[in-house]
Amino acid sequence: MARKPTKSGKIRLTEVAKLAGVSPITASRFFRNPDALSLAKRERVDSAVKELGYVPNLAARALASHRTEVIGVVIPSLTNSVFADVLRGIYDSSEQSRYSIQLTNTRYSILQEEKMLRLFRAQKPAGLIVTGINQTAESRAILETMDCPVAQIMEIGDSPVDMMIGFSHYDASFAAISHILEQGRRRIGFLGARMDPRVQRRFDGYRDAMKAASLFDPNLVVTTTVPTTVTLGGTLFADLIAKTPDIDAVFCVNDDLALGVLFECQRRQISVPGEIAIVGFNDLEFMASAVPSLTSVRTNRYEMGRHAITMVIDAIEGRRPREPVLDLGFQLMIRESSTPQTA
Amino acid sequence: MARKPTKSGKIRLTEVAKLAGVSPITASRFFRNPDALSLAKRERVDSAVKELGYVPNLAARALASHRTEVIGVVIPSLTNSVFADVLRGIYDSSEQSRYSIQLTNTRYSILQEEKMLRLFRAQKPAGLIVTGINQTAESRAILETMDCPVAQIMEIGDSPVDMMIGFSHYDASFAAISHILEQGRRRIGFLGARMDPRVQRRFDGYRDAMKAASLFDPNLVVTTTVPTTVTLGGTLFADLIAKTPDIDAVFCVNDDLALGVLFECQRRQISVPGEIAIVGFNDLEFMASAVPSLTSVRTNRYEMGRHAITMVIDAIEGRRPREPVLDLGFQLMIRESSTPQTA
DNA sequence: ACAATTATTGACAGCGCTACCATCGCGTTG
DNA sequence: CAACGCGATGGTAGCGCTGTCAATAATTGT
Repeated sequence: MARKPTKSGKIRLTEVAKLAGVSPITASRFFRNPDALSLAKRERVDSAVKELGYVPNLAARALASHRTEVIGVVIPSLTNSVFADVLRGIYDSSEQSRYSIQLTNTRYSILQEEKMLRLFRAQKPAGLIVTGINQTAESRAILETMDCPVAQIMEIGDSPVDMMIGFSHYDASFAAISHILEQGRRRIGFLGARMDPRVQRRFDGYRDAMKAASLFDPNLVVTTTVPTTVTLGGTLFADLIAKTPDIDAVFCVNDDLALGVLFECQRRQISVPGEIAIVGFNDLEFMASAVPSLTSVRTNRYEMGRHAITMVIDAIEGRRPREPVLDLGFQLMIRESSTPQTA
Repeated sequence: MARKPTKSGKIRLTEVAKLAGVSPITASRFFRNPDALSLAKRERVDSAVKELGYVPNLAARALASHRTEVIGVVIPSLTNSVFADVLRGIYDSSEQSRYSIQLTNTRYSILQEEKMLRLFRAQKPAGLIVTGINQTAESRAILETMDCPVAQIMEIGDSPVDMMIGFSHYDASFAAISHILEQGRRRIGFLGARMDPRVQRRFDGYRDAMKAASLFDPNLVVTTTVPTTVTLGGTLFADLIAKTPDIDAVFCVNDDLALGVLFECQRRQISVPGEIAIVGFNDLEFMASAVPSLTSVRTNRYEMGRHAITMVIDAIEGRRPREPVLDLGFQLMIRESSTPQTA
């Protein structure tokens, strides 16, 4: 297919340049660094772009510049609504930028994560957002040699690869347990599912808070590696009271479990909070409308996504944050399920 | 930067070809059409690729071939867990393929959808998955001129752009109402939020089922364009009983609303199903564990995602489906909330 | 007023890959 | 035995854009 210099119909940068009466390279600069153009040319190119409806060819741009405008996002789960909120934050803020999001999920497998990171490295993303701080040594090495800004989200810890946006699951959990203890409860059960690293740290917070009050007892703990569901909450709770009938509170590592516990209590006609207090984690929307309303730890997931993508984009464009670690904190949302009955 | 023919460290297809003792073009064919190679060369190239750890440059490939290996996915919401399930199906099946997913959400704005489609068209995706069948005329035109396979998902209807994978919201809703009517309920309320096209069709099913029984009454209907939440379910229900105190059942366009109604009933000590039956839509996981367990319409969301991506990939590779419209149906999950009390 | 400096602009070459067509070798046929 | 067909392979020439650096125009200091 011998191609004429101007294949009719095809709008390339050359066509734009021709119409604007500038060289192609000047037209190119219009997109990459408009400030370098004189006002006159900038306007001429601008109107030429609009008149021709020019759309840049991203593949050609990537090939020539050795850069892409893709920001990779690695999350463990698409089902967990916690990540849905984070993603919403990421997408909302990325849409007004030139960058596009490449999303992958690892299904909580660190090997899958490693594979994904390797894939990303080969494609030279402009930036990367990964979940958590517990990468394998190999994954960590990949992240460190990836010459682009990297944000670790969902939690904070020592030695960030680059930037870190999250909160302390340990502190949040510790605070929740402290609250329950303040209510005079002593036999506080722990219900955990999935038991990924962040859930582990919530357990650590629980354990230490209980130990500090000299109330820790392994019989209060029921966990499983099975993924979380509401139904599972009921099942784990059944296991717990079978093992330890004298509990007076239950701390659940997430709200789905907490809802399942509430339902199971209703089924067994156990009064909440009369006999048993329930506290969840994440503060999903339904927690406030449950009957009784359920206490939870609010985490700022949408903001986490927003901040992560914003910081990554800023870093890509040379505006490195003064402080690479951003702690978004948490709020204990105290509701009926963990306080004295008002009625 | 005068570049030596073999810039050390950089593994290009040329390097692979050299090691394998073939021409670059033959190495290229190894990826695109391995069957065209003799067995001997195929093996030589294969081992060279592995030895060098060659990773293809996708930008160069896209530029030279005028094709990409990106499948665009356009959904209205990231928060709605219905789409989370669909996406999981899409991602799960795309991972073993060569294609990568480019996800965008429109936040239920048809203008945003139009914008996204325009963007996709410019980038020549290998395939496209869009939500629903109610595109604007402009969007529809874009889809029709996009020379790649297109799948419309979530519902089915007449005149597919190309392929269609979903189910009839109208039928599902009609079936749910028929079930409630069979239980002897007569004053069935309708609670709707968001009121996107698919919810509209659920309303149509409700209305027609009620009219067929000569029981339709506008006072039974409460809707809002506000996005769905559990809390909203309670609010809408409160509006409904204020307006129409004699209702004996509530049909909710989704499960979050249904859960909110259940909570509100508990709060007001209205017996479910004794005084009021509740039926939801989607059959999210928690519906089965609620107390009482909640009747819902199960939709095959994960399968919808899987089928959509599989059909699109097949179509890209020339294996067009015999039947472009796939109805995945629904199942009415009848539970305590809409049946006579057993106790 | 003239050199020195800075803001704009352009020419050239090439990013890594693949489409197209030519070529080669082999078995088959009249 | 020449001609033919076909599968396997290679050569050439870009895909549309941008990095580098040189060239030019505008601005400033002494």
